[in-house]
Amino acid sequence: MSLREKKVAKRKKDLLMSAIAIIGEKGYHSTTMEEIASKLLMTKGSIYYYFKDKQDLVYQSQKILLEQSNENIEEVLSEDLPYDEKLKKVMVVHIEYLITEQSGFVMGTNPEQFFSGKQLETILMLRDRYGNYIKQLIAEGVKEGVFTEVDEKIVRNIILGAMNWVVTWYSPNGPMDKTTLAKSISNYLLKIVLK
Amino acid sequence: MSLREKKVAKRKKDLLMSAIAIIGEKGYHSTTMEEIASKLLMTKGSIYYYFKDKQDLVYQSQKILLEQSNENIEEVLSEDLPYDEKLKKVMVVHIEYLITEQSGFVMGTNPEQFFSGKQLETILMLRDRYGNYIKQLIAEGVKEGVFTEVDEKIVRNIILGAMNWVVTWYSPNGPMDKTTLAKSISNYLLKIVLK
Amino acid sequence: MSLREKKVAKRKKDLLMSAIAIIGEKGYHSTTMEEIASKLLMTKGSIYYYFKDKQDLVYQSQKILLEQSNENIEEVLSEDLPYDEKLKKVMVVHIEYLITEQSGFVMGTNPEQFFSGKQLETILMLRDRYGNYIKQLIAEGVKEGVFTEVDEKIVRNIILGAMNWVVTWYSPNGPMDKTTLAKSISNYLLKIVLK
Amino acid sequence: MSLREKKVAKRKKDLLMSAIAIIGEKGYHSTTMEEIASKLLMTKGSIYYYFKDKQDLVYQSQKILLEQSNENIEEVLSEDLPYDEKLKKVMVVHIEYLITEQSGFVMGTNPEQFFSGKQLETILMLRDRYGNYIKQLIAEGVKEGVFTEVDEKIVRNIILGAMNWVVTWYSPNGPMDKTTLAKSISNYLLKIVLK
DNA sequence: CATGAATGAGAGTTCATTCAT
DNA sequence: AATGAATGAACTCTCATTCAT
Repeated sequence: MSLREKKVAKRKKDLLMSAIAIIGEKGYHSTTMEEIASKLLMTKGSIYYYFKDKQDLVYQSQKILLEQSNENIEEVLSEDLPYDEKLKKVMVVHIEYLITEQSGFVMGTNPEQFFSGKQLETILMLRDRYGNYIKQLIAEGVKEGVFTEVDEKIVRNIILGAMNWVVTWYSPNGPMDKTTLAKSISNYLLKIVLK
Repeated sequence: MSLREKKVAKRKKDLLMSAIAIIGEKGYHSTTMEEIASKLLMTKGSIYYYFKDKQDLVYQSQKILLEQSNENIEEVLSEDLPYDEKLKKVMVVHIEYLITEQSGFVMGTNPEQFFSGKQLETILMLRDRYGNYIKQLIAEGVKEGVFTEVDEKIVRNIILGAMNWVVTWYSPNGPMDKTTLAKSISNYLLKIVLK
Repeated sequence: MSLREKKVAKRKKDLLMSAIAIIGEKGYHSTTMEEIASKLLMTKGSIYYYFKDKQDLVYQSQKILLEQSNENIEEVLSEDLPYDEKLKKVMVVHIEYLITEQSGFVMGTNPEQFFSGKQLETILMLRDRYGNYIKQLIAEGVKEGVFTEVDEKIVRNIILGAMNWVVTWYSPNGPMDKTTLAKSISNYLLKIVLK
Repeated sequence: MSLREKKVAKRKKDLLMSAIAIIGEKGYHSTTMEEIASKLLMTKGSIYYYFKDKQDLVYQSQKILLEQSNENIEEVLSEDLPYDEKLKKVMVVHIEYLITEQSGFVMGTNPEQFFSGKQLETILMLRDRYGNYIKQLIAEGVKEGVFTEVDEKIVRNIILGAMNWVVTWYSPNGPMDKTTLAKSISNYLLKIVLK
């Protein structure tokens, strides 16, 4: 990748991050192109050099988040850990990532409200992939006798809900730092599946 | 209340319900006054006879939801039940109400995005009241030895998150009816606090 | 048609006429919604109460012109006149209408530049219908021995071109009024087909 | 002219031709600098090295067309031919040039829509010059008794209109090649002035 | 010379809001 | 009480234009 291309990639990434942050805070419709741009000292017109339109920018920003989430979980899954510890680590990583990126957008709403067609498909696919990883992990833990018998889908959704909800109530000024909090939450959730 | 006043009150309620339904489906900004009105065969201009502006309409619609939720929980709390069963019933009622009203809006996002000033205060107050009921219930259950020692705030938030998340994945076409589902979820969540 | 509907129809017609006039003068792209509206002391936003978008407004304005042209020619064709006089009258009416409405837009450009899909189809159909009337008239005149043998298509296009071109050079300040001019042009063009 | 200057002149010519072609097809406003440039594998920024702005580029492109047209007609006029054949040749050359360059742009619309000031003056001057050549030719033909008595201005405009209109209906896939067509049209038009 | 990147003015469009009827 | 019609502010998007490299 040439220097130029790197610069473009960097700028794109910057814009995506800017979009993620502001959309996470204000929501899709309240976020204007102006705001996204001005955070980087650009003007709104410039965004269109990098992205086709607002849809495209937002879509890509959400895609990145989901892709990163999938990478995160894949790494944890590949580690050699007992099922209970693995599930716990999955949760901790998820919560920490969520808090770090304030990425409560797609995670926390119907993507159907914002995307359609090919874009929606991709988003849903990435979401499903992520969900399946957790479901599988639970199912295996059950099969191996580490976890108790549960409906994997429902428990997966309970866990996802509890974790994603964190962005609505976490405050950096609270008594716990994000890692401690993430561990605490994970411990409680683990009780659902432990024998 | 005169007949005329009753009619006005009825119309208001209709509009609030219409707003709740559409906003629950499409989100605040994607919902237009036109849509809210046309569901009742009115024109958008008429709404302004009943409500000051969109803000006001939405605010009141969300207030109703939260007030009803508080009434729901207060009724359950007043019943004479053991702590575990009481908490379970609280959850079941919450989930059923959520699904019935599709009221995932305020429940599922930062009210700060949409309200401010006095309105925000009221919404937050109602939310807090609801949250406190659950926190108290947990705390008492712990004190009485029915529940195990837990951080009531965190567990409360876990429970709320898991429950509120339901609206994003519940499908009426799924294998479980909403009551069965609500019971199932509640059972799993109960494990967090049970000894 | 109720009074209300009449008013709406009137307003629509006004907007179409405004659009025709300005587009005839400045062209499609240089004509702004603002200009079209302000000619009627409205604001551009109001246009969208009557028309879906600019495309729609322009399309309908051009459709009206072509439909009126077709009605004009149909009326002349239905009259009981010898072929040469009939063709002459067709031309006179065409030229006068053109000058009156300054309607050189669709008449004078590729509709493909501005319309597509169903709209383009309709425009082309109306254009073709008009062209066919003239072609038929020539063909019949030839068959009846009033006109000399000619390629009807080419002659039709020559006649249409000469007539439509008028809008680019006619000046109301010239020595001839529009009727005299129209008659003069028609006489010259008639020589192409006369024996 | 140095090599460098020659290169610049060549590049300029290329850009003008590119502009003529695309504008002929899509119209002034729908043609972007990007398109004009990309046809020559350049980027739009480069255009500004050769032309002051879009106006300038378009103006020069239209000027070239008109100048070439004038040269064309001057050459024909200088030939030693009878008036009828001369007029016919003028028409054939005009039509062929039009079709070859698809140059229906300025020829086919009010230059007032696009130019003003000095530029407009020049364009109009070139147009007038061209028109005058034809008017003169007709007038002389009349005086010499080859043509019948006609209003030279009106007939000139009829002829120009019929010819310029060709670009809107000529199709390379039609039954006639462009020379045959040009001759045919010219023959018909000649009938207007012949005795 | 050429380009990549940025700019900003201006266009079309949406929609909450108003108000005479 | 309701509505039709109009408004205007805000937003997305386009594109001619500029300029450092």
